[in-house]
Amino acid sequence: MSLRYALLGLLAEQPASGYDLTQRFEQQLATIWPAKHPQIYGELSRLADAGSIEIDSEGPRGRKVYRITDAGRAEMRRWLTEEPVDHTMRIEPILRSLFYWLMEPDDLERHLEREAAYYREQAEVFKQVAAAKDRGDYGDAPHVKSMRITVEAGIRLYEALADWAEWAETASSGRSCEMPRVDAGEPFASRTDELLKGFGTD
Amino acid sequence: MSLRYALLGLLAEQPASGYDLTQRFEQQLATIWPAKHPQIYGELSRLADAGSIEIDSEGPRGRKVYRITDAGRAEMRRWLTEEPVDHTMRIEPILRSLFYWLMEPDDLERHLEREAAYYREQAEVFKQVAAAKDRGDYGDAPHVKSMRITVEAGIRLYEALADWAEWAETASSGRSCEMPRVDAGEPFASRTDELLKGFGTD
DNA sequence: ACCCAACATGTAAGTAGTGACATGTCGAAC
DNA sequence: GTTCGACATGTCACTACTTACATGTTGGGT
Repeated sequence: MSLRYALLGLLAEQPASGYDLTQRFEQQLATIWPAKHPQIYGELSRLADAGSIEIDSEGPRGRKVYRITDAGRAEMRRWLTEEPVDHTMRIEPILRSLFYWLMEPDDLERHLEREAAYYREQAEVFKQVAAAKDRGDYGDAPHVKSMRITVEAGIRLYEALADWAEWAETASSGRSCEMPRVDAGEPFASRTDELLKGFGTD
Repeated sequence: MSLRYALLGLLAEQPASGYDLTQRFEQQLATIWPAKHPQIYGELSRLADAGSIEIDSEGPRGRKVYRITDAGRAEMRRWLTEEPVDHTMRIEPILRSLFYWLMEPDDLERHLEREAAYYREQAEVFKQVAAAKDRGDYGDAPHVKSMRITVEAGIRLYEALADWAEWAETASSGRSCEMPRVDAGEPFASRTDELLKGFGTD
């Protein structure tokens, strides 16, 4: 469902063709919300059927440029303000970490080094973009400001993952496994306790 | 595909039924890798067909306890060491941030407050679990150490998102939009430049 | 004796997303 | 004038995942 609104949102910036949008997903959104052309073209057809977007113009090679309609803009705003946020997160490398105990120490160390390097590089890419935006390279249109916020999320997320992978390296290498103590602070009531139960081994 | 290995990994710890595994996914893994019972039962059947797991014992109400086989353990190790990590990340709230410029300032502020609160609470839950593990509540079996690493990822990730949401609040509220400058450091070569291109507005 | 919540396993229909295939066009370089 | 890479749109089959439906058991409380 989210892709539908991603397309609607991008078309709220400016008209674009399926090809244009595919490029943008490949180049800018690959790490945020990957999408390939078959899904994009399909979703565009459905958005057009629903009247949320319409053909703006047609070009060579069957190129079809879409633009958002008033109904589409309204639908987008409805989604943003009324539709509950989906906090689902599936990060395979984190799932993998549950099973680190099954790996040979050498394999694990190699794995964690690569992971840290990957995350660090991604963070660096986002930082470069942020710096460019802060320099004003992209102007100060409203959607550029929003993108600056999105990019900040990328920086912080990948930085956090890189730090985590590096921490895990030292945490795993010392076989006497000295974990830095976490300060638990005030124990929580109700909700947290509920979420907590069953977090044991069995 | 990942669920398959998640189940295999959990069964490497100890035998369990589909029901047991469903409980564990609901209670411990809901935020890491959500999975519902229909998918779990289906995957277990396929794992059994493939010989990666086998029936350990049967209980009342048709309960079937599975255990991992040697072939299954080998397959799990192969996945961990040889299969390339899938870094795909789809975080809807971050996608949404691209379109913050379409929201009314009041709606946006409410949204960001809720997001920050949600992430902060999740981080707190993970911290509680980490503290319990550090106290030694769950023993020091190898898989408990791994889980401690996984939990650390949860803490850092949700903490980062909470900080981000709070930062975004102040960044959006000041309508003169004073973004903290990002220090770009040394500009990158090749790979980063490639990833960077097209990160503009159009 | 009965009821009900928790236990326990499944099927079926549908959505979201991927990878491979298919097709054709235009512009620029050689 | 031809070749080739980028442009441009689509279908099809498949995997992953979700929601709703379906069914039956067992143990504990009243």
